[in-house]
Amino acid sequence: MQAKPTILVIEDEAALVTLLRYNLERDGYRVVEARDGEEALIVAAEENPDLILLDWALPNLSGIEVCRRLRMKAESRNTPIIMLTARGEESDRIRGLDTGADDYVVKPFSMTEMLARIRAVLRRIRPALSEDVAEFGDIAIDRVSRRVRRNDREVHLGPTEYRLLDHLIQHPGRVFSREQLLDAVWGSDVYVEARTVDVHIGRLRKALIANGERDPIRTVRSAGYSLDEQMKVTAAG
Amino acid sequence: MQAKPTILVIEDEAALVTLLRYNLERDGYRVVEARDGEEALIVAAEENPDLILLDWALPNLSGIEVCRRLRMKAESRNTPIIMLTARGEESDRIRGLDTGADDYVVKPFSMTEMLARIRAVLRRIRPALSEDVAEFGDIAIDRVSRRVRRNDREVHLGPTEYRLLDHLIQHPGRVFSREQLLDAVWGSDVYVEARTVDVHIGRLRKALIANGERDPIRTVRSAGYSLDEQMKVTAAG
DNA sequence: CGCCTTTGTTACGCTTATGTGACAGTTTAA
DNA sequence: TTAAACTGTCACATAAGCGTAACAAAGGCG
Repeated sequence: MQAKPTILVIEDEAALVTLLRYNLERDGYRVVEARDGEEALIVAAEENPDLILLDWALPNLSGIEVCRRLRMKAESRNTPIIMLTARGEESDRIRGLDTGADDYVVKPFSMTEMLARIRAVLRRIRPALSEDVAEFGDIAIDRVSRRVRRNDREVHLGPTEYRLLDHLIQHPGRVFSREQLLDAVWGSDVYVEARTVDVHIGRLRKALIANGERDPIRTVRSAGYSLDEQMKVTAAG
Repeated sequence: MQAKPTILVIEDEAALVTLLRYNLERDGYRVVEARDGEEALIVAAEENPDLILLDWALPNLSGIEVCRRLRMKAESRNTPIIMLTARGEESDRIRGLDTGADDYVVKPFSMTEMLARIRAVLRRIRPALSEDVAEFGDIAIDRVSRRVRRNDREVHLGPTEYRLLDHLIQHPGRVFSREQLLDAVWGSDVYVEARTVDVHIGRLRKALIANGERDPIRTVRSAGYSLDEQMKVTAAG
């Protein structure tokens, strides 16, 4: 397990929050809370959680509204959301899924089910986060042995290229600006030229396509770089 | 347990079994097969595999049932299980994880990913702590007599080098930072320079490669050291 | 088609990380 | 008590990686 996934719990019922926090932390997650919609948006922006548990019935801003606004922001666009709905709110539930929630759980729920769904959603949306081995197409990165392989061929990367790939692979398909990459890979405190990112992307590319293999990195002109989801091709079945 | 890890493949699709066998054996594993649930339980008991690949959709006994029964037997209680599920069997997958599977792979899968996951799971579950004798490739360490041999040649190590090797060998392939090694080998209370680790790694190397043998220790720049799993494949016997 | 912007690539001086031998102090074994 | 073994640290050599600038190539736009 890498780092610790952060889960944002948006819920106004204190007892339920306590219960969730207890069980989530026991399962190895970091928990941050928000009591209403306004607070939720702020905390979401600050903490950039890996997953959001969102109660449907909220004071202040409705769950559906929070969901929609989260989806409008770039940094939380791909954050998985699990809704908590009361039994019978069928139509709301459907609207929720339309709005961009990834899953829902009906109250009252069993904690086992909740934990299982969280695991499942985290794995589905961002396999790279919860695993110590992440995979993108035919590229695999093993964070424990710090090895990168492509098609069973070992790929040697320098520390910076390694971190760069590690970061990109955690958000497959997402485009990062040079500034974002500097922030995430180099650290927000160091100062280096933005163009340095280009050079390292180049080095990463060179290492990954040592054979005639396809370039897995997509350049988005005047925006940045991302892993190219087109490339993902599976082999067996 | 060291020699070659044995993997039990429980799968009824012959073509997939062939593919898996080919790749697994190429990666240095021994493969045994079972075509259905009944057979699986028998073979599991006979071969006592180090890891089980379990197809979810099986004739005869369902995967979940096999999983549960394996978990009930003492000798297979701790054997890691990786499930193979078809896409969309979301709820089954969750049930599977609850039943005690350690990981799952969705079909169709890439062989690279599969191999990476197998390595990861084996590494996670297997740190051979309790064993009296641990082996890595052609290196053997006997914790009772506190002796180390390589290729039937006795290797003399000082106390620190011995503990260092002992620690590394418990997590083959895992990269440890100098700080982690100081913590684990020297103790979290003593203060020594991080560079001291380098010196002892050097001494350990020197002792282990007294002949023209290959260096079993991998330096991962800016990260630390690990036993080199690559070595096991090319040199083991 | 030319002009301007953005990105790719290379070379290179520089910094940092690692390998290694020496050494002085300390422990161990006989 | 003495010799041998071991330890941690330093200094120096070497290797690896880094960031930048400069130029080439590619893309966009009128």
